[in-house]
Amino acid sequence: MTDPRQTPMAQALREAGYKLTQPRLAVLQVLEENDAGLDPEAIYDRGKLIYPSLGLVTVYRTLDLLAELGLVRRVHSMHNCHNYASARTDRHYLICESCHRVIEFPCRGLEELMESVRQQTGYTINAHLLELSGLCPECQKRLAT
Amino acid sequence: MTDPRQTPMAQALREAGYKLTQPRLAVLQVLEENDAGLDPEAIYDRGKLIYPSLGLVTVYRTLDLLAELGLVRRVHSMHNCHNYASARTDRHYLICESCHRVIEFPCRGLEELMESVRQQTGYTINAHLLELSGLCPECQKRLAT
DNA sequence: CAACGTATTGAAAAAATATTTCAATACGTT
DNA sequence: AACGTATTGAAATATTTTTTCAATACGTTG
Repeated sequence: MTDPRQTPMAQALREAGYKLTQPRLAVLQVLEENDAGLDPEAIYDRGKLIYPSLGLVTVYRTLDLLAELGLVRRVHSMHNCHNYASARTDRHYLICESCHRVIEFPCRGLEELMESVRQQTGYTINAHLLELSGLCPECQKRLAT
Repeated sequence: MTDPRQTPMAQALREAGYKLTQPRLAVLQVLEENDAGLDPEAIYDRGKLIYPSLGLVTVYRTLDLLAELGLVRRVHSMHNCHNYASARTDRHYLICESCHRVIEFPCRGLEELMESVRQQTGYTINAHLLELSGLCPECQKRLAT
């Protein structure tokens, strides 16, 4: 029951000088209620339940805006690369190959690896995306029968 | 100067029961000559230099086919998620945020991390995609001026 | 090595996805 | 409460991908 205008994403938008319009708040709410795995069309459908006159164009525009501010990020997978999730700089996803559910997991232990890549290639490294895919426990059971 | 019909990808296609047609061989050759980072349109353009009557549809179809056989895989990045590269199961990409060049790097040290995720989530893990982004040495220089 | 049956092809059409344009509207400031 | 401007949705446009289908090339068989 938190005020939609007080969420971190809403705050960040306001601080960046953008208006907190109803369409934008609807998109934000959808993103917050569904941590990962919605594509623009799905966000649009759910957003319309919150703000019925929402337009698909605005969903695209809002996602672009949020992506530019680093608040949202695409979740990629073999099957789909148009899903968005509320995002920090670095992301770690675990994707079920059967039901395509996406969850996040804590990620530790990449620092060393990145340091060695840095040394070997001369690249600076600003962000990373680690995506693991396999089967979730439910699908393992379901497919075991 | 290797026989295009003897490359590992061509062999795998043949073994899976598919015909080694000229259009397919052209697509394979393009993929082999450009290790990462071409989208279907770019593959089409280059493929036509090899086999001029190549159709874009065939590029899509061949990529689907190769992806299904696990021979090719999309390279995802913040800006683009339609690039294909010849692929093993596990991939590690390093992407320059400025020139969008994609290189691969050897990846060691993920095993531990994956084992801990496996234990914490109950997921099985079959594949991984690790994408690092930053600036390549050239762009670092260029932007430093 | 010629002829055959079928998988594969390219072009065109259709579908899906994304972007641009623009007049009308809602935001937040004053 | 009224104003100026950023933002909106609809329509038009552009881009990307998939489907359909008759024509063709593959690789097998005789």
